[in-house]
Formats: sequence, C-alpha cells, structure tokens
Amino acid sequence: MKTLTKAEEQIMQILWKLKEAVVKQVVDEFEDPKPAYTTVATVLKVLEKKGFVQSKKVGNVNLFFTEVSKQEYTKVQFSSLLKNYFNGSFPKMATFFAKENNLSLEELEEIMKITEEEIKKEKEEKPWKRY
Amino acid sequence: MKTLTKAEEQIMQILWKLKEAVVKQVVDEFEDPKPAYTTVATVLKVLEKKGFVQSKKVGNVNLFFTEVSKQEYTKVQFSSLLKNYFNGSFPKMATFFAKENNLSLEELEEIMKITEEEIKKEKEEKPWKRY
DNA sequence: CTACAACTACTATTTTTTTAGTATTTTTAT
DNA sequence: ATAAAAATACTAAAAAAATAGTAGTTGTAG
Repeated sequence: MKTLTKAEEQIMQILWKLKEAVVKQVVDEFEDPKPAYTTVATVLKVLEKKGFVQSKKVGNVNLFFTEVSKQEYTKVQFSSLLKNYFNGSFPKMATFFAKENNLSLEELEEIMKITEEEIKKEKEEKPWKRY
Repeated sequence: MKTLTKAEEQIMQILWKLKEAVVKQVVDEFEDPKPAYTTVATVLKVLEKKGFVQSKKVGNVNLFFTEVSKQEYTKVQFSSLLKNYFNGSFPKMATFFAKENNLSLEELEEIMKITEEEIKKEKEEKPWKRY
C-alpha cells in the first residue's frame, strides 16, 4: 500500500470520521483558513486514483467514502513506527510511553488494567474472535 | 519541529545508527541500488538547513552528526500516531497491538512483564530518574 | 610530482505534492 | 424562467522533494 502524503492524510482522517462525504463537507471540516473547494476535490481525485477512496454519483454530487479503512492504515503506520523507532519491540514502545509520561510502575499497571478491560469489552462484542 | 520526508528520514535513521558519518559512509549504508553520492550530500544539506543535523570539517571532509536525537523525533512520531490513530489513548494502542498479533490476555501480560523488566533495567541505569 | 580518487560546492532536472483557477453544468429560490 | 449558488471537470502552476550532474579542489599512491 502506498503511503499518504500529509494533505492526503488530513483528508482521509476527515473521511474516516464522516464515513462518507461530499467535497463541501470535507472542506467544512477544516479550520480556517479552509482550503479551496477545488483543492480538496483534487486531492480526493488523487486519493481515488491511489485506491484510498471511492466515489459514486448521488444525484449530481460525488459522494466519497474510504476504501482503505482506518484500521488497515493504522496497521501500516503502527508497524512502521514500531519497526523503525522501537526495533519492532512493543515492550520498548510501552517503556517509552511510560518514560515520556513519567509513569511509575504502578501507574503503568493501571494503564494495563484499562487495556485488559478494553480487550474484554471487545471480546464481548465479537466473542468469536481471539485476542 | 518540522517533520522528515521519506528520503530524509532514511538518512536520519542511518545517522542515528552511525552516530556520525561522512557522506560516503551514509551512501554505503544503502542497499543497492545506492543513491548517487551527490543525492545523499544534497539531502544532508537540506537536513542541516532544517536543523536536523550538523556538520563539521574534519580535515577536508564534512562529518555529519544528528542534532535532533532519535529519542526526540520518536516522541514526535509516537505522539502523532497516538493522537491521530488511537484517540490519544495508549490502552487503545496496546489493545490494537494485542489484536493485530492475536495475543491472548495471558500473552499480553507476558509482554507487560517484559515491559516492567525494561523499566526496572532503566531504573538501575539511571536511578535518579522517575519512570 | 603527477595522475587518480575522493570530496565538495553549486547547479540542474525530474517527479510529486499542494494549491487553486476557469469554464461549464446543475440545482434552486424567487 | 432566470439569476445566483453549488458542483464538476479540466487545467495550470507554484512549491517541495528526490535525484544527480559538473567543475573544481584536495589528498594520496606510486
């Protein structure tokens, strides 16, 4: 999978959030100064060519929606960060996080409890999947 | 801090690894097909202008070394990933990791034990710092 | 001491990314 | 029905990134 440029990623984030949107809606999600309508339209076209989004005509407007899910792209980004900055070691990453946030071991364990809760929650929602 | 482009990041990774290097050494770190010597030199110059590396003349050669540490840059990258893809929640990130790797809760705890070891190790090395 | 290799400084080129204008079509409000 | 608003398709162009050539300097092996 190709990676997103900065402008592209911004727009993908908006689309991931909105699920689907016409150009105007995307423009409106930007803070001032908002980019020109045509700028956004162009980037969306590029994203379509790259296979990150799809569009369909609804009436006279183009409705855009993502073809690559946030999940999928997260995976790419996460893996590359883990590989390039933490030697592929998740414990190293967790340690880094703990240090950055000045967490004690106890606090880290607290965080891990929350993680376990998250996983249990997912388990209930999707009991067939193994985590 | 500005962010690195792909070419720049590759070279920074090399410099972080080598600590310091002349252009040729950087070139040699690339796999075939290696970029041209001048290509690397140009990117290094850009990195210098951006403040990511410094250089000093040693004899007649320019020795380059990083001015932004891998730590610092890791922080930027990690934070942006956490913010943009995990809602700023580390537990969400950990959960994602567990799912991606199909880890059971037990295995995740194993990982966390390793993390605690890492932190303890750091503590011994730098006992004055609070983690 | 000279030819070759290594290196640099400067410049140039190509490609990609970012941004947006213009012309045209479609919709909508009066 | 028509003027204004909204959308699109197409094109353009500026800016940034990636790549590398050339000319000239310096170091070095024989």
